[in-house]
Parts: sequence; structure tokens; C-alpha cells
Amino acid sequence: MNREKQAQILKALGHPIRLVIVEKLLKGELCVNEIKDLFNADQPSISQHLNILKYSGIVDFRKNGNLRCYFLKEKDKIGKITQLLK
Amino acid sequence: MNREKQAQILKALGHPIRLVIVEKLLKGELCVNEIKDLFNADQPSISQHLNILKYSGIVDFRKNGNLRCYFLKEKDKIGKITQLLK
DNA sequence: ATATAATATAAGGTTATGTTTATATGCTTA
DNA sequence: TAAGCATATAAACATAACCTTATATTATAT
Repeated sequence: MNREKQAQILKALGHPIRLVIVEKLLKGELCVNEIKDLFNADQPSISQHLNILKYSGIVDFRKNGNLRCYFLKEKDKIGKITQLLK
Repeated sequence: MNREKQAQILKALGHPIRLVIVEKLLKGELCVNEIKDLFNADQPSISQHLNILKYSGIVDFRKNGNLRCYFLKEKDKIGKITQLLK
């Protein structure tokens, strides 16, 4: 992976809200309203953060009827990175 | 370490120039002009990137006469993180 | 077909970041 | 102490990120 892409991933993780989203997703997939309820943040804001995580390749989602369930694409790697930061 | 601080570290790493600086420092300390010569960037720009890395606790420096030699504070952790991104 | 729920997208203002140019500081050497 | 090198800081500007409010989309239920 090239440096631009690596930097993009780190940058995407480098926001408190997105970091918490990712940590929660380590335990399993969550749909948007579940994620939203974790924060004192507006729905569009969460949606935009999710989009940044998706665009940088960290998460993806599957549709479940009305819901979008987001999950980590590389759980192991992300888990290790967050672990190293502790 | 709290989430804000973790996010700050990831954000600091999340810039192509800073990521390369950090990767070079994995091999040993470097002074500012050596770092500067790695890039097609102005000296103040590099200095400011170094300051971001310092402020977030990723690097520190020691003075060597006229020079400032920057080094990684937690080489192992940073090395593992960059490795995971490959 | 309409209404509602879940989510995304758009548009706006505000703040933060990055780059550049100019200037200042602090060693070192003459 | 003056000059020169290495580096930092300041200021100005451009761009990007973030948050908020409003609106659009999509799926479900009525």
C-alpha cells in the first residue's frame, strides 16, 4: 500500500468520534442508529464520519432491510493498531 | 491513554510527509536538515511537521551543537503500527 | 399510494490545517 | 563581537475538515 493511502487511513482513524466507532465495531457490526446513539451527535454528522471510514477502506456495510449495518473490513489489523495505542 | 490523545497521535501520523519522517526515524535519529533533504519541501514546513510530531509525543529531539536530532520516543510501537499498514 | 423510519447528501458557516514568505533565535566559528 | 549556519516562529493566505440545518433517498408498513 502506498504512503498516501496509509496516511489516509491513519487520518481517518485520527478523530475521536471515528476512533470510538471503530472500537465499537471491533465487537461486531452495528447499524447507523446504534452508532448514533453512542454519541451526542447529529445523525448527518455520524453518517459523514461513517462515509470517511468507508471511503478510506476501514469499514463497509451491508443492507438489512431499512438498516445499514457497518462492519470493519480488517478487524485484526485495526484491533492491533488500537491496542498498540493503549 | 485517553481517546483524544490516541486520536491526536493517529492524526499526527496521518499526513504523508509526517509518515515518511517517522518511517525514516525508525532507522535512527536524523537532524532537521537531513529530514528536509528527503523532501521537496521548505524548511519551515518540515519544522512545523516536526513540531506536530513532537507535540503529540511521537518524537523528541536532542541538541547536538547547532543541530537538532529528532528521534522516535516509542520506536517499537510506531514500528508495529507502520508495519500493520503495509 | 401514502406515510414513516432510517439513512444519505447538499449547502452553509466556522475552525483547523498546510504551505509559503519573511523574520527571529541560538550555536559556532572567525 | 560579528558573521554564518541551522532551525524555529510568525503572519498571511488557501484549502480542507467539521458541524449544523435542511432536504433527498430508500425501504417498509399501512
